[in-house]
Amino acid sequence: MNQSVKKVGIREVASHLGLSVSTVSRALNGYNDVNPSTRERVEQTAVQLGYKASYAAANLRSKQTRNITFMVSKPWTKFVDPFFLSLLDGVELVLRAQGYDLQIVMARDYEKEIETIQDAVESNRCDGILFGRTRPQDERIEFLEDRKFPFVTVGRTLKDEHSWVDVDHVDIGYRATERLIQLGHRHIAHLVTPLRYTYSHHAQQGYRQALADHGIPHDPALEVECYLSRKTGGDAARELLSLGQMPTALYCSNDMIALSAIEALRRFNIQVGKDIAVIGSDDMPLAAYVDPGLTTFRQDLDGMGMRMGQMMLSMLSGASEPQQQKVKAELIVRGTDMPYSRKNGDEA
Amino acid sequence: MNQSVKKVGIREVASHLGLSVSTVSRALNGYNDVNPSTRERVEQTAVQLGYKASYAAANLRSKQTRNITFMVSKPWTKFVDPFFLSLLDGVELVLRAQGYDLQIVMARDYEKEIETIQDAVESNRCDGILFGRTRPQDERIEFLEDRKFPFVTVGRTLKDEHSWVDVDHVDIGYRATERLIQLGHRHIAHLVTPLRYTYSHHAQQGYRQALADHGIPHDPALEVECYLSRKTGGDAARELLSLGQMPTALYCSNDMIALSAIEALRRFNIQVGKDIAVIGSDDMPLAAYVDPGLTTFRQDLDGMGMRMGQMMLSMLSGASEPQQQKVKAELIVRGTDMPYSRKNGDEA
DNA sequence: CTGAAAACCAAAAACGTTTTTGGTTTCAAT
DNA sequence: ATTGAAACCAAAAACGTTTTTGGTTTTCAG
Repeated sequence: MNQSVKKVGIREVASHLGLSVSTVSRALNGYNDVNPSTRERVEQTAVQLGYKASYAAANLRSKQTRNITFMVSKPWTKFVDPFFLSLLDGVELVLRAQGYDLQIVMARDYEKEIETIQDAVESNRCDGILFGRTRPQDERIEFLEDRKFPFVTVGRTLKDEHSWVDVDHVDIGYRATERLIQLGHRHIAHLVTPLRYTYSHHAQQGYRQALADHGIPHDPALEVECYLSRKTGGDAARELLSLGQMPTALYCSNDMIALSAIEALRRFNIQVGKDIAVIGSDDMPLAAYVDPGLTTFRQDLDGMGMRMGQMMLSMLSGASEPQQQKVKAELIVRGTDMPYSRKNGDEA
Repeated sequence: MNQSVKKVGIREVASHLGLSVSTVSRALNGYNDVNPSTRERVEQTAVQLGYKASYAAANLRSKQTRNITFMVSKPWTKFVDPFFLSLLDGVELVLRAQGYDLQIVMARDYEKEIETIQDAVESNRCDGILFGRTRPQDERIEFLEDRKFPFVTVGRTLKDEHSWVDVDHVDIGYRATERLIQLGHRHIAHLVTPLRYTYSHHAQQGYRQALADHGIPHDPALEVECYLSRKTGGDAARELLSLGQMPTALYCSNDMIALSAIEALRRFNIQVGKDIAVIGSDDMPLAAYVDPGLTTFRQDLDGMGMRMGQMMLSMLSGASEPQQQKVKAELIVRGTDMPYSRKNGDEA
């Protein structure tokens, strides 16, 4: 089946055709100073002989890996973050079409994130880097900008001079809060994702703006920062419960927090969708399955992934201007939000 | 901050110390014929100068990448298969501890699977390959065995002469079916995963054996092959519904199929857990959240991943004997299975 | 027919390591 | 003291490509 146990190199292809090594290389790599018929013959012979260029050798000489690394963070849930995984599909599609490979690496914790990126850059393992979980001040971005290494993030930083795609969390926060206001709620809590991430601040900003625009004073006690490890949505809900006046509605900047809060409230015999309204933010798969279904926002992750891939590609082909794209999410109304009724406020 | 814009190579480290390049290399790579104090100085200077070996150069010369590739399939659900992703955690932990990187690549479809593997092997991109979704006759395994390239699979083939880890699906099938029998059921359907995968046959084998052991004749009409794209568990349930005698219990060799069947049955006003019993097989996250919760089997994915990593490591260090490990799953009783009552059989 | 540009191609250098080869020093045993 | 082994180290080869350099042929306008 495989006629040669020995590895066939570019030399073999060249000598088999009576050509020089350099001509074979140029033919294979699409240079234009090679006769089309020659190129044809070379390509044919290459597949016939089963020649594949050595990745390492090509990389060493050309300093091109044709490889893009996506660093997924692995916090919170047991394994890799489903949110980022969903992006991958679009990214891979776009990259692959231009002959780039997508490689995924996991970072176990914060420490590893910067380390992983440094390592990838410094040992020349890829031509570009993709990652998320951006912070207002992000060490990783500083590092990459310093090295002039191509990267695209999902999420922004305080000074936004690099390429990114991002969901418009200000918009989500605003619309979620406004919707609850329009449903008659006045005591609306915000269970917010960790504030070290930029997008949490955006959500907060949208929430506060909506309150202000509707003349509702902002009560700091109603804004609770949640994690998924230490203080979960459930803990936050219990904390709110102990407040003098329990809020009648919850806006959560993350579905996992919403779900966890819902579960906790149920323990206290508070019926979500009846006694209290809840709106989430990122339509995770579970959101549709729970009963009642979680009202939340759907984000076009696939499209974002594709856009991310395109940005990377254009950077790689020399574009110098950073590209940025903010995408709006779509409200998915299910069963956890409902109009305010007198009864709610009196409860608890 | 970074004192040198120029890349610092092993040469610089050597000359900075007044040593030869080869000594620096050997010191850094842990050879034992270098004075401990020299090694110390070398390591110190290396980090001080910010030296990182070029991945490509090292790889080219040593033919070692210190890189393991895990190929995840991307079928069924919108994005990468959560089952495989769960394994990754354990794999990465073990590999990383020995200085290996884990790289993940996606294969969009069957065609891409073999292609991806060939490419990874032939262009020397990794030292070993990990993958799942094995079939009774598996082209990928033949290819890898032919090339004597290290690999570990999750799942078996017909001739089992390579290293693998696998959940004992025969056992799951047997126990699920026996449990339903002991609950009094006699008409037990099997909604089976695609038969092109080996594990589906194992599930089938367990199911049939349990029936036989309890003197229940096997009715081929009760065994329906399901996909998640074309014929889902929902379709299968509808098909069974049209049968003369509707089964009173469903054993599904995959939770997704079970969930889809449950949803379809609900549409027909058949109460799962009351009118019909359902048991799944792999405790996906959703299984605990639906109402009633799905009775299913929990698999120690983390442990399997670690075992997989260990096998790969031992192959890489020269072990020739294939290693194989079959792990039992744990029954998780929730709400979808219940005793047979006269009423069921008469319904529908 | 001539000369210059364009097209084509071969030889050799270069990429940055690791591995091989072989030589020198150190040290313990004779 | 002498010797052989072990420890240590330097120089150079090797890995398999791509890129550079420069030379030869072809083409085409004048």
